[in-house]
Amino acid sequence: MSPENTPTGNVPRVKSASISGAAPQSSSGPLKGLYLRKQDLRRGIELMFFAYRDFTGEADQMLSNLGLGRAHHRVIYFVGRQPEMSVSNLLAILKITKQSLSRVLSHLINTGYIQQTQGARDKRQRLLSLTKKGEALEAKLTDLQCRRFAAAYSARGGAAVDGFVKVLSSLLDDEIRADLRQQYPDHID
Amino acid sequence: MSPENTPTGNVPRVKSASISGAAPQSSSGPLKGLYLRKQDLRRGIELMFFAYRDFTGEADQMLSNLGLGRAHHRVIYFVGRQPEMSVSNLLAILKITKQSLSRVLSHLINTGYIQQTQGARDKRQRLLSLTKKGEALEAKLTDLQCRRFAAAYSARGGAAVDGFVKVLSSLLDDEIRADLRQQYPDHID
DNA sequence: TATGATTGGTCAACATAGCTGACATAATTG
DNA sequence: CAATTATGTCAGCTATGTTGACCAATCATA
Repeated sequence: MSPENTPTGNVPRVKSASISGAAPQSSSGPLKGLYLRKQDLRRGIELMFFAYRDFTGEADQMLSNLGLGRAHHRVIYFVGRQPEMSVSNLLAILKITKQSLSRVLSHLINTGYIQQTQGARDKRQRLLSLTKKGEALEAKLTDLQCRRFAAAYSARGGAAVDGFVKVLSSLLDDEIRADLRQQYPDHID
Repeated sequence: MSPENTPTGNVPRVKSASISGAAPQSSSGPLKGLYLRKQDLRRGIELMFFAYRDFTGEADQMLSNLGLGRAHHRVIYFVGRQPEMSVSNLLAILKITKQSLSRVLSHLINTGYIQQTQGARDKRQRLLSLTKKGEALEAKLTDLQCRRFAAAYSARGGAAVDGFVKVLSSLLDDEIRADLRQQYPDHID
């Protein structure tokens, strides 16, 4: 409401219909950083906030119908992505304490979404996998989110997807970026 | 760890060094959807998770040193973006209950980050603005996040930024997208 | 002007999902 | 055998969301 008072920052308030750095770029000025104006950076911040909320919203709804939350979703997602995952590996990905994980993981095991098997090489490990029930839920949740991404990707095309992935990668902490590059070489860059 | 077992899904596991739809695209096949493979969509899901966490991480740290949390940050950010914001407008942006907002907002007022003034046109409204103290904190927090975005944008260039913004916009719920387009015409598309 | 809607606030209770600290058991490793 | 590692557990705290009920001031209108 009230689009009249939107003080978007520092920069001389030209009409600015087109913003992207890929735009015309006709004459002079510091064109190299045309997408680095305060308002452009704030746009990034805001889009991340809103997009993340919407991106998780549908899945959150489905989960709450099952008495589960977003924390359960994360566990189901990453265990589904890499079956036989160890607890410590999962902790390293989620970056939460084992006490926090324990609560959701125990619940997922008790309700039959996840099963544990003892590690073969190292018998201390409890390797995690989805049960049939867990796989079914993971598929439903991931499909929901994939559909959203597929729609966005289709609407904007491969070049946009490429930029999206590049910028998101560069927003990561360096260590996380290195970890991801290590674990999933196709993922980054 | 163990990059050997990463079952990334459905699709024939070609070596797949380059992924983006902007890639060569030489001969036949359904090239239009080269960026729509299950693994590409999952990459989007995962990048959103990790990038959002890292994007908020630094600010969270600074906030916790002040006894504040991410909820306080959101209030400070959006009030800073649009001073004289009404409570109901803020509630519409944040999409939380007024009881939830009340807790953090009261705290921010009591600790001198935010001030309220009675609406001129409508005396029921309590228009919110940052105090000097609030402005200082908002600047520090926003600078932190802007620096991250500036680094990512610079590293990847204007075309990537353009794609990033486009895809994020398309990830939004339709209503949110319409709202943003209404409030901040320069923001979307 | 009286009535009903809107704006904002408050109290109470609850749920989820993080956290710290302390401690325990079993298996591996040196 | 001793130290380390992987995992689990108990207990309690915090932040941030939720519902439901209720209230006061103000505005808009029949």
